[in-house]
Amino acid sequence: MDKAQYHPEKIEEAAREYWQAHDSFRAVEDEGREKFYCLSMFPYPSGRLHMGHVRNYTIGDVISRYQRMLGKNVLQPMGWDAFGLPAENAAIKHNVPPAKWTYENIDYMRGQLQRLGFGYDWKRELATCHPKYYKWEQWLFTKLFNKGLIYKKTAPVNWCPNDLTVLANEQVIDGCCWRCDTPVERKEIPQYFMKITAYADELLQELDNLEGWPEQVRAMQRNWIGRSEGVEVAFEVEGEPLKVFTTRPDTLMGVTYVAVAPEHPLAAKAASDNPALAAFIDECKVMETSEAAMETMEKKGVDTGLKARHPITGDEVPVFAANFVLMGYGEGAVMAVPAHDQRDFEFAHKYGLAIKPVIIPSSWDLSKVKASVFSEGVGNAKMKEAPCRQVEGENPHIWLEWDDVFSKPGVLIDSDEFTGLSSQEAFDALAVYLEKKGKGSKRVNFRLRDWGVSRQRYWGAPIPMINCPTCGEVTVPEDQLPVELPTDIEFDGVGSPLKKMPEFYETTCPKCGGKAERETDTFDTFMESSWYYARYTCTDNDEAMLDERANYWLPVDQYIGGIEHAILHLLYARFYQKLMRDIGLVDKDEPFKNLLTQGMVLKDGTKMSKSKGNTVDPQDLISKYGADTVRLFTMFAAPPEQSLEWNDDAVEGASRFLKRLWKLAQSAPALATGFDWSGLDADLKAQRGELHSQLEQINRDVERYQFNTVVAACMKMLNILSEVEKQPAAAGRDAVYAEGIDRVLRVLAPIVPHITHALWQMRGNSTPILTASWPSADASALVKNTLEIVVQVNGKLRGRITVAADASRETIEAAALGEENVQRNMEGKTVRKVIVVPGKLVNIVVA
RNA sequence: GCCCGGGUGGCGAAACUGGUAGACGCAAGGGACUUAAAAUCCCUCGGUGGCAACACCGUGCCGGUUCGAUUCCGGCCCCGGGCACCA
Repeated sequence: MDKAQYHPEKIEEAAREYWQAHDSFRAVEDEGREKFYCLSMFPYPSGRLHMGHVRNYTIGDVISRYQRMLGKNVLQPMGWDAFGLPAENAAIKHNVPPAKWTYENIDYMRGQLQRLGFGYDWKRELATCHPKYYKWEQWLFTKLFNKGLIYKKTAPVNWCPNDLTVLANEQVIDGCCWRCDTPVERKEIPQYFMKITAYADELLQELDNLEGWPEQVRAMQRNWIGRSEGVEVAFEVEGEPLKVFTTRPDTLMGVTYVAVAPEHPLAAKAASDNPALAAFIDECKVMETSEAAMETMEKKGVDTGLKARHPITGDEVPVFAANFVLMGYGEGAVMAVPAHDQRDFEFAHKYGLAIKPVIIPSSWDLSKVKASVFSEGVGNAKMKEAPCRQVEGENPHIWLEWDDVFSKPGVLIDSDEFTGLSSQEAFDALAVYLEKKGKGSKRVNFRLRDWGVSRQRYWGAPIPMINCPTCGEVTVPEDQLPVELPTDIEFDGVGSPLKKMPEFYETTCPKCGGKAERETDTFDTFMESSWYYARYTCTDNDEAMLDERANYWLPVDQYIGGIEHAILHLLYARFYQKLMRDIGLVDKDEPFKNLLTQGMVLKDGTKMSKSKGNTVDPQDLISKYGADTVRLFTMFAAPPEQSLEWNDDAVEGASRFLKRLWKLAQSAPALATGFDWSGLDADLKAQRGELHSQLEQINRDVERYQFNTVVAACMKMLNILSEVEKQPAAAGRDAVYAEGIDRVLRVLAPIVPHITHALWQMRGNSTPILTASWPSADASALVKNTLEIVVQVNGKLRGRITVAADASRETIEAAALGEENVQRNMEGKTVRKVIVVPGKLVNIVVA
């Protein structure tokens, strides 16, 4: 080894060879040791690693190596989320089969991960596009189908009428097809759904127990699940019940119209003799399916001419077809209370519909509100003139314009027998009333919808179902699994190739033996990523989806990935864990004990992306500086949860630090054992104290995964050590120097494993630093004789005093009052109060 | 539109439980070494005023609580993430 110069490529290769030769990262189940399962979200094999991957996996590797130094039995696996749209795009663009493209990318990216020195147990590697993997996903699906947790129903997709293809939301640009620019239509097609709503309550309640998850992510999931208590109310249209769900039954007496989805049978029926309505329904077909698009579009509707009978008053209200009501959710119909709901209000204004206030703030004096005012105020024109909002004051008068919606709970007015009740009381009273009359009942509703898992695409796991003309939907029997995806295919990008392959879809019904057709849709790729964490525990098992090793390793102790997965992926994985638990495959309720959501990697203030042309290829940096420098920079530039601003110059700084470390560590004397620290001179004592105080901070920060300040503290340690080095050689100096280098190498080992591996060896250690113990600070080194205390006058810093560490409050106060600049700032004023914060500051309040 | 974050020097950031704002690093400027450059080492480095001591201002904006607020509370502005077929 060349001692003088730091050559990262050489020492990194040597370290990697050592780990490989010693099978250092092989994880073996051992009931006698505390396990630590550290998992980073697996990558989509897009071709090359990007900086986001490097950041994610460096964080995971640092945590894994740290936990190993704490003595844990660490499992850190890696694999490939290999199904998905980009492979199909590449197939169209470069005329290469998706499977070939994917496996080649995997091979290249695996090499990149190895070059970065990540300590993965490669024997457990998996790729979701491999039949050995998705076989078990298909197997579970058939079990769940037969358990009644999966059903088929129609749901909307983005449809390009020109290409005759279903489009992903991503493929819809400004409402048009990305390839042919044709306006995208909404089409309802039959698809498979998993009943995640059956687990909604558990998924919601368990969030409270996930203390190792960021509160932010838990809040997002809570809102996403969106539990709400309400009442299901049946209106009546032409003698048939029309059900709606409302969380505000207290406003029921204020309903002035009902809205149904354009695809609702009622709307279709009414459209037969209503050209305007028919045109509107047609118009609604041209609409994106995303919630963002739905919520921001102009709310429109057309009167169907039908009337809905109010379940209590028996009054008839108009039925509108409206574009903001979706057929797939609830009953495809909603009741509207324009006086107390912003959206209903705007809609009512637009179409001249009645607005009937039935709730007033509870602070208002009900006796002074003239009921007649409100009952007359039916109809938009009248409402404009009608007094309907009371202003607070001694002689309350009534405002002349209804300029806002009162959407909070309050007190009921103009609501027959319910008038005078609070919203809360009315909620219950109305529910009881409706139930008695058989026109409604209390119900809990979730915002969460069942998970549509069908995709009309090729590069995914085939849905293991057979459609038989006699038996209906039948699961593929276990002995016929996996249903393998044909990889020898023609790919033109228009529709799924599977639909053009009779050799794939022609089959016989497992039940009746008659002619039948295989499902040609494939699974949503979220299916594969929902259980891979469990499969890592037993990737070699071809006989079962999971075995007892899953119960040893699960739950994942630390999961690390992008914040963009805060809801969907993390919710689906939690759902899967419960599905697998209920089928007897695992014994834990939750898959991920601790979650770290890393921030994005930015350049010039925006996310790195090919389209913006602001990407930095990690490969170039590794070639230029080595893996350790790249790892060090990504850990140093920002705390893991914050976004990281890329800066090429700063990488240079990380490299500089490693060069200094290389030099300083090699000049360091051998570690002395049993050195008596009490004999150190003042300078060395202070320096050793400072080194251990940094070590203390490192221990505190590493526990909360704040690696940027861990690195900062290491840099500070090195700065102190270079001061120590300059002192004349003596036993004391050598001891402080050697101890400092030993400690700084250990704490840096998880972050820059190659250089520390080499230096550790060179210092004569017989076992690798990989398994060295994690160091803590020596409490006795931290003891100080004197303290510096800050003195403020009226909260402004005016001076500093040095006092004995054990000085009394009186002594400190006296010293503070005596400080020269403090006295100047108190001149001519009286001391009102003196606040002493022990060991920190004194604040003198004067006036 | 809805939900969740973030905003501190020229830049990335730090500040533990409400207690010295800017640790650590980058860039920049000055110096040493060198024939020269690179590398390395040393010094300065929030703004304004001042020879200096020091003073005033300063953590997106407005207001509040407090002896004391980057930190807590209320109201805004801007930027980012997610919104169910990108992964």
